[in-house]
Amino acid sequence: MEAFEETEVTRQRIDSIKSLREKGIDPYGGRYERSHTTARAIQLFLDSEDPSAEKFESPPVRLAGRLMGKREMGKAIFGDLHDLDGHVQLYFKKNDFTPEVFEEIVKALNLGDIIGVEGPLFRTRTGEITLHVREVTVLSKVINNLPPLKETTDEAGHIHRFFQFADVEMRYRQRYLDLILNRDVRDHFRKRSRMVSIFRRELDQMGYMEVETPMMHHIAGGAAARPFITHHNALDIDLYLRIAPELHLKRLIVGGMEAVYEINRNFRNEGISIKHNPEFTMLEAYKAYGDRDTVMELCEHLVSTAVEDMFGGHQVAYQGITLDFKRPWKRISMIDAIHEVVGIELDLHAPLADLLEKTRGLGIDTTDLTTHGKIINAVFEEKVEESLIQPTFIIDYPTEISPLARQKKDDPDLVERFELFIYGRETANGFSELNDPAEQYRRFEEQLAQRQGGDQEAHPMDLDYVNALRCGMPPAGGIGIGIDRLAMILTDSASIRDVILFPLLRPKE
RNA sequence: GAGCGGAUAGCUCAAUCGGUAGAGCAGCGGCCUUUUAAGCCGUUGGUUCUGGGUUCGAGUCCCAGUCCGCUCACCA
Repeated sequence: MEAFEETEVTRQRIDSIKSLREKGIDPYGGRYERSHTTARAIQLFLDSEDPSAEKFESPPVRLAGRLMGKREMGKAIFGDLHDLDGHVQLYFKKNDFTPEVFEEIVKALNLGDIIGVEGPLFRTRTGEITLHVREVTVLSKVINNLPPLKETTDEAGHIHRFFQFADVEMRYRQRYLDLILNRDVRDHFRKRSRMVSIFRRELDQMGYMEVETPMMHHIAGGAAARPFITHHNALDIDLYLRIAPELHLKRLIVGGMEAVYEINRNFRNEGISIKHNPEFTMLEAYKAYGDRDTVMELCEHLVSTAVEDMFGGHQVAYQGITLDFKRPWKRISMIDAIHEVVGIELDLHAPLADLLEKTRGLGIDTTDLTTHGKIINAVFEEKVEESLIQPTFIIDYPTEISPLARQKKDDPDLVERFELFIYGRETANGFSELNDPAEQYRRFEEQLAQRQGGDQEAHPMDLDYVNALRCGMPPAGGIGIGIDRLAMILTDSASIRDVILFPLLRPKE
């Protein structure tokens, strides 16, 4: 049986909880009706305050939250009550309570306790709006000794912390503590949620229908990545956690659902880094009768609307750089971007040897690169990507690295595809969907050959998907937007772990 | 997967050349009825990440391992 190792402090707390119970006080109180949040209570006070009055008091309010500061002054005690929106100072006066309540409840309050308080708001001598507590209800006593929260906010609104809960590992493992103690963390996740709800709102308004497709796949397709494998006992079959919802969403397009989207998790069995978590969230959207440009505009619309709604403008500060989302964003082909940044002109149709000759001296390992498309893509990824700081659409990708995309009419070696880069990171990807079943079958066969040649991430054959195309899929545009990556930008987070509530970590011990 | 760095009290961190593990905050007790990083007095709290080794003596030096961070690789 696993158990907690109690410290002196936790033992004391457990004992005091027991003695509260013995006195008929529930240390884990139930439902508590609040009249306001702390922020709204303060606003109410400011709205109704009569500055000419000698001593102004608001009508009583009922608030609930976590006690994060306690300053004992003998027969008076000050505290800080924190809730989701903000915090307010509490003032307890000994005379306001029976001696028992003051000793056993008020004085016995620990940092981190969750309480309900009722009373009028007033201003202290130093001008701070403060709740004069007339009634206190214990809602949850803490056992653990929470790290101290000591901070001030200056006039510009900057938080100055004197002690912090900063251990990165502990912050991720015990995110609840991180959320309690680091208010900006809570704010990040609120922003992320806001961004997602703006996307939903816009897509819904445009007539897209939100759907949910399987997370467990028989064939891990729709992207180039290694999957996680799991097992279903009753059917006794291995299944893959999906690496992308793409092929299922397009089956829905075949089925006549003309505009669909899904916001959900993908799982890729790859490395973990500042930009990668094994499970990450993707928005994918498909529009029948559209094409690459339809979804490129959708992408631009969604992201710039989120930026404008959240920041009131089109500029976002990210890691000390100003990102400008004013539309339209730059659009440039992959070949032209390489020319612009690296200064060499690559020709997709030149003999392979010529292409290799031109890329010599760039410091790119070309030993495993067997096709024009892979070479050009490697040059782009290694030499161009990191320079794409401002939002930029790269268009016209080599067909060889885009097995699900429709070829350009005037050049079958290129597809109608775009990727969005922000701060040198791929943030979205979209294309005109390939709806020719024979061509799709040929592409899968090509991928299969690459897989047999050792490319573990080459796309597997999916005959059922080809069969869907044989039933007729309208031309369509499809897009995937990396929600976590975008959330990083909009919250000025350096690491993807700062926008994922519970990032994957190795288990302790 | 590779390289570099880190792990000491509940939290943030010290600890000289290898010589008795400390401070602030939190906790506990006391004083203080408008404080606010409250203050003052007193006090509890340690498997120094784990396991070996060197040494009279290891938080410190050596070896192995665990976990985290950063960089690289793979990828979005």
